Amino acid sequence: MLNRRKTKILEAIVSDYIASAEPIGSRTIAKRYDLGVSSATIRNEMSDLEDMGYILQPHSSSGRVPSDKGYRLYVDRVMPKKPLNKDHREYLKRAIAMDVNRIDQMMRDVARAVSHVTSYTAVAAEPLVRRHKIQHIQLVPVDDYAMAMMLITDLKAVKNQMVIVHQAPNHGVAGRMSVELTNLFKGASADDLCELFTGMARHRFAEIGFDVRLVSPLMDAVYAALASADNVQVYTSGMKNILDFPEFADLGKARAVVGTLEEKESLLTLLADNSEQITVIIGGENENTMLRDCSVIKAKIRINEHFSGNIAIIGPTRMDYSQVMTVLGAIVKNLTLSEIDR
Amino acid sequence: MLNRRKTKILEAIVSDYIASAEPIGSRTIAKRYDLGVSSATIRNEMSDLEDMGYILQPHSSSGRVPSDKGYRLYVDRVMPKKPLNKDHREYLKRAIAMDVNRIDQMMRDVARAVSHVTSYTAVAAEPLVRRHKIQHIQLVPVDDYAMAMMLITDLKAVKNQMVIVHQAPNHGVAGRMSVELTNLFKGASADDLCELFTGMARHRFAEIGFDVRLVSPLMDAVYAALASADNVQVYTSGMKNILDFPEFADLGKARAVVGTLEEKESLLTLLADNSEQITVIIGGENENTMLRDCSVIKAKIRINEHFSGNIAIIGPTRMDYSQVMTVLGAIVKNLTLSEIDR
DNA sequence: GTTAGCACTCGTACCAAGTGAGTGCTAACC
DNA sequence: GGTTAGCACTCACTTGGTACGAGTGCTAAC
Repeated sequence: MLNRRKTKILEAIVSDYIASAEPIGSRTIAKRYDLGVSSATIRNEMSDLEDMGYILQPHSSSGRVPSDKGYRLYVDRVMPKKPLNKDHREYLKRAIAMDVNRIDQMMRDVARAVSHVTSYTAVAAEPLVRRHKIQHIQLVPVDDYAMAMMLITDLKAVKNQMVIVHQAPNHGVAGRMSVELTNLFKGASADDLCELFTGMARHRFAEIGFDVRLVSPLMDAVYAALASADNVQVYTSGMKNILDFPEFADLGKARAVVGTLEEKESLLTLLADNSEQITVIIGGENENTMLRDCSVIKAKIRINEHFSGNIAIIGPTRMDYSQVMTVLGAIVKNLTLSEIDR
Repeated sequence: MLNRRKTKILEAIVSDYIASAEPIGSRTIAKRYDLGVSSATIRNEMSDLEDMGYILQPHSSSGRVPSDKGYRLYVDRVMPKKPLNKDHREYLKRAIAMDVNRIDQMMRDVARAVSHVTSYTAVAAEPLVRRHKIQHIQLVPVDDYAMAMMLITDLKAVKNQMVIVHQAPNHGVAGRMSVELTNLFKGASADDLCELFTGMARHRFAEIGFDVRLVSPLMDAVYAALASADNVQVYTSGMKNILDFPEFADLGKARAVVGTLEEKESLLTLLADNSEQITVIIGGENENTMLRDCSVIKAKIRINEHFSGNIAIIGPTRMDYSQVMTVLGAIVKNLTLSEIDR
């Protein structure tokens, strides 16, 4: 572990670099921070820090820049925790629709507000419903060959799915079918669905006199409603902010990031996270090579006792980790007015 | 109107500039196009074209570049129509899910495929359901204070809306309420909904003995399901392509475009278009000043006799109008395999 | 262990000259 | 009168050379 002075110097380099995007020299540190030693001493310490891999020199006569390892140490041990800025707290409170019944709107608002407050890019995804338990299934015939299925889960998520069949039943039959399906599937999750359920459904349909050929498309629809990625919304906000950072003046880099942020699949991979903690991924730690010049800070966000979505902030490696973690912390903890208030 | 030679020269300038992004000189035209005259003559003609405002000179000793007016003339009268490239036709055919029952997927696929084929940015929106007529309304209680409403229109669009009430009815009552609401509203569109309907509903609810206090939230929900912009999906694809064009190497310009493409509202404004024709908006003709350096080609796309969504292609002013119009033309005409085949 | 001093490095800004693509104009040509 | 060759001129861009300055590493003295 580093001694106190080296730690101070690393902190100075990281925080100055975050603010200025310019390599930091020994004299700058000597002047700006009151370490009680001369620039020459700081130079010696910096040389050590470089040997240890915490900082880098872009070229032999320039100042130092933090390495991924340096940022990592900074984030894990050195970084001071910032309190949540009062204006930001107010802004977040006002900007986020606190209507738990419009999860989609809420997630969109969260992404928007967080990207606005941090001036990075925010990505948020609705909660997955894979694990939710089926509470109610409702079928409504749409025309001769299609039924609309509405599926409600124990956690109040509502999903639609079109069911295409060779011959749709009439309203009355569809209604009774809804009751039967609800009885059969109530309490099951997408992960529970298997041949057993199909068999049960087929048996019951035959028993009552429903068309057994409907079972297979219905099962598929139930599964799709709960497990299809198409049924998950991902909200991105503040992509243009990326273009403000000098590190992305290189259009190739900007392209890589914008391309990644455009793909729902890569965003879902990025967001996937079950940790209860706020997770920080720094530069090269990203599995997605397109994000090698970015850092990602992500968290599971709890909306109420039932729902939790995911949010990630994406910015340059040189991002204000402390601020972002503070903002996410406030939101993660609990998305209620009173909690953001504290 | 321009004489034949001037037209040829304008065509040469525009098409060369589209291909190269470099100002075109008289000698280049003389060499590359067989006009049977020398570069000096072409110079004289170009001078005339500049006086007429069709071309511009970035600086006094450079070649010429088309002006917005020049592009306009090119698009309206000069441009040769390209046939749809065979590979592209195949690609479009394969890439677009032809499942009319998944409009959302289809619009997403259209945007993706078109942006891929053209290498510009594509934006597509689902059809609006404002004008659709209500065919069926289904209510399902979710908990004590909420019902999920599923609304199906005559054109088979399915919309969800949560209805928050002080006391939700049980399943049976919700079912009967669904029948009543369907009877009351069948055939009405969002634009028809007015006080009259509210009055009728209130009267009928009182008659049957339903809780009259539910009428107002129900009416709001019906309206929101049909008319809320929140219920329209907009798909953007190929934003990163924008960053490939040298005209957007200036990060300020790139930022303006990316920012606009991020905002659902501005995209909906951009897409709004009832013309049956393919519409071309060139550079400064854009009402949105953020898109002053872009051209937009948009069209209403017909999916089948019922549905039509909107699509727009956004690229630099120097875009390949002919190619894009050909591609859109193929899709606009009719989104069925057989039509794209032709 | 700390520091002052100094030589050295290297990116950047600046400048001047050269290059070349392109123009406009003029006078001659068909 | 339209066309063309020729020529002077413009201007962005490249190249190379110089100066600058921020910053370093090393050394010797404190």
